[in-house]
Amino acid sequence: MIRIFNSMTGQKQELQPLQPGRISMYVCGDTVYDLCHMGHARSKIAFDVVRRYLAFTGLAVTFVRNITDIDDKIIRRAAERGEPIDAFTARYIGFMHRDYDALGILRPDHEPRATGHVPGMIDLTARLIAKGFAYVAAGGDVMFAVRKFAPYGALSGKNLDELIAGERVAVDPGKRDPLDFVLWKMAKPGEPSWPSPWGPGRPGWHIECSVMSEALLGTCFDIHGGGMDLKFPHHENEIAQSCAASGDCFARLWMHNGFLNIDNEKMSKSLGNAFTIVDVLKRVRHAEVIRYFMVSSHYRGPINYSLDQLTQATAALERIYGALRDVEPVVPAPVTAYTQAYRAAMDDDFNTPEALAVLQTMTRDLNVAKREGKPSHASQIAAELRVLAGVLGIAQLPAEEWARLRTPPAPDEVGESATLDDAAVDEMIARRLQARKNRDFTEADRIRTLLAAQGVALEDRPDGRTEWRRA
RNA sequence: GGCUAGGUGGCAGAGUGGUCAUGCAGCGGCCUGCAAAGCCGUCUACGCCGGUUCGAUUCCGACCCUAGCCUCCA
Repeated sequence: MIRIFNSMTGQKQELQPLQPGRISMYVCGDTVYDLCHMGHARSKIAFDVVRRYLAFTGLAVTFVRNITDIDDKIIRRAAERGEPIDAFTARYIGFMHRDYDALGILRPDHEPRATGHVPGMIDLTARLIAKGFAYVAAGGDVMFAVRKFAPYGALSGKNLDELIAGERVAVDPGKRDPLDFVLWKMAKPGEPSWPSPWGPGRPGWHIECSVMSEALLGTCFDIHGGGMDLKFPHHENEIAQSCAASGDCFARLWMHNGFLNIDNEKMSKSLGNAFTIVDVLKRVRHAEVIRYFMVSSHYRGPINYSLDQLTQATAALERIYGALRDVEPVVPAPVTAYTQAYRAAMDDDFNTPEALAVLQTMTRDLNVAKREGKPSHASQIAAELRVLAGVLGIAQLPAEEWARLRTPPAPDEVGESATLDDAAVDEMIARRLQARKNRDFTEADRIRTLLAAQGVALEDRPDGRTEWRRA
């Protein structure tokens, strides 16, 4: 039984699929006008883990994540660069795919773009007007009349009268109520537009998700996810649009991931403290380090980004890979009490830190099995460990490959010392082995010290071999 | 100001009404030519004040502090 915290009710509830054995989920994607940063990565990884875990338990998951490829910022940026909008967005979509692929985030089953669903948005807007939930404002924009939709505010726990709009931003004079939001925007001269019954224009942001989710998943689906900041007003507005138009339930369960902070402040482009994914990938040994870091705290809580955190994640992964070395996993992987414990953790609202604790217990048991000379037992644990870690997207590399990866220098380190290539390391180890055979420990230690200075750590095994890894 | 999350040991981070989180770091031991890795053991906790209770970090209340949202935002 999988229990998930539902932001709508503020409580954990059992996941009961609309259709037995199938889960449909929609996650809000990005507006493509810049490189994705670590905050985006956190959200994407959080829901990637949800998706993978649900699939792991045997559910057939349909995963939709949209792309917003038309909005004010996109128009402005493209204009600044003198680039056609579709070429501009195509470029950033390419960067997005590159970065998310690097992080092992599975591609969605459907990745609709806003510009591909404009007729649906016009249609939904027309339906809302027909039903009396929307109106054409004085300036020509089509607005949603929030007061007409009684449950408005249910998700964010806000009371309409408490929401004093205009306190922080000037109210559009065309609105009948300050809280009303735009469904369809009149085009300004020079802006891209689509023809509509209300004149040339483009869709408002919120209507995009209502339309794309309905087009691909219907008027009622299992899970809707996104970052906490989307709860209000974006998700609230989606609910208003979709439920008002269809009368159906829209999303049955709302999930919101917590923020990635830096110095205990939200990481965001507007605050200017954002680290892009490409930036951070250059600083870690492997993308798995970022994933380990992300899943080491619960998806709903805040997580503070720092290099020290990445170092700790590296060390923790290192421990798992160390255990995985010199072990051939059995096929197929067994399913034992470890999997049970792991599932108990994940079933409880995707408690990845506790799941990691299970993985670390397996790591210790694996080390013990190796130490006690029980290779077949070790192989079994290793196989199961690989499978369970795979759901989190970690520990999937061959252990040897991990050991040989270079850790990039810290940004505050000046210059980069030349590092030996693998062949050179092997050569020096051969010389050291010879020295040890001759019991010339002075020479052996000299070589070891030399290698250590190059960031190469040696491990002499009981059987006489010497393994090495980059620290 | 309103709404919503939080405040756990050197760091990160789960969880629970009374026996263990887990990882990193530290300390002691084993192993090793010496190391490293690993194993065994071990020390620092639950914001503050009350209350309920035989017993609270865990439940209740007040308080303090932090973050997020209320404007585009994962």
